[in-house]
Amino acid sequence: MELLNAAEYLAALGHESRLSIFRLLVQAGEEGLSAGVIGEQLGLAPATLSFHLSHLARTGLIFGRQQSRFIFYSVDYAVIDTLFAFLLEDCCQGKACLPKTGAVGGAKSRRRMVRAGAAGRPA
Amino acid sequence: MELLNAAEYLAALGHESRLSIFRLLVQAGEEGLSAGVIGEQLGLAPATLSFHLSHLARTGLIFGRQQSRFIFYSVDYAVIDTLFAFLLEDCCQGKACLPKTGAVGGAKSRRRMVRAGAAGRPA
DNA sequence: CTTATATTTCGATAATAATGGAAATATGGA
DNA sequence: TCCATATTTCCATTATTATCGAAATATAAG
Repeated sequence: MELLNAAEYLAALGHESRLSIFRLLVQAGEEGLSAGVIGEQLGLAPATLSFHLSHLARTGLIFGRQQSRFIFYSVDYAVIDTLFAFLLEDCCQGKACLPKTGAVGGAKSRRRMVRAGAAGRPA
Repeated sequence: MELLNAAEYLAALGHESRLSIFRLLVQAGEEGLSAGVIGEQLGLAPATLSFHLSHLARTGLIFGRQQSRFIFYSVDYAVIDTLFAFLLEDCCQGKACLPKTGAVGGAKSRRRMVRAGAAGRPA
């Protein structure tokens, strides 16, 4: 994954409506949801919804399949997986930085096992 | 994590320069990097760099600690961890959707074990 | 106290993104 | 064919974000 692709994915998700759409689709699974159902759930005007759906689809986070008069959108889980790995590539100098996700970014080197200084969070 | 917070984190990461900064800091670990070093690595004008650093810090993805004349920025790994979990909350209807990250979103219910239809990716 | 270095704030400008009404397109059913 | 439904495209408007020079602030060193 290239940096610019990753930034596009993140920017696509970094909007209230699109993130809501994405999460609905994550929960809907492979089957997906039709545009109409999504719009109904989120109360978005058709044009606005379509704008966000095509934004998400153009970047590659979701894809649609036509079925009769409806278009069912689903998330591409593989893209998310790759995105997560990219974000934490060579992370945390080999330490376990992510309790919930476990070993995520380990795709590459994990070099630079340097002793780190204090890093408490100030005001 | 609230939806709006998550959207802010993602929007913050959804910009070439900020994502570059974030990844530098991920790789730098707890010790972090000074603003100057970051700016040098990425070739950003001081004002631009500062704009992005405070954007990232304001949202909470990174934090700075002053040390002598320098300010060292580091990522807050816990926030990222929570963000990943939020993105995949109740994901994929119990299936293993994320090979690299393993069981990520499992914080909540994992209900709706519905049989899903085909979802091949069309043009 | 003066100078040098590190970083931020200010302010103006430029660029990009979001919104939604209205019209267009596509699909299926009567 | 004609109508209803689902979704998208077009277009204009509004809102938000990014950029960076110049000035301000902060910290340390001579």
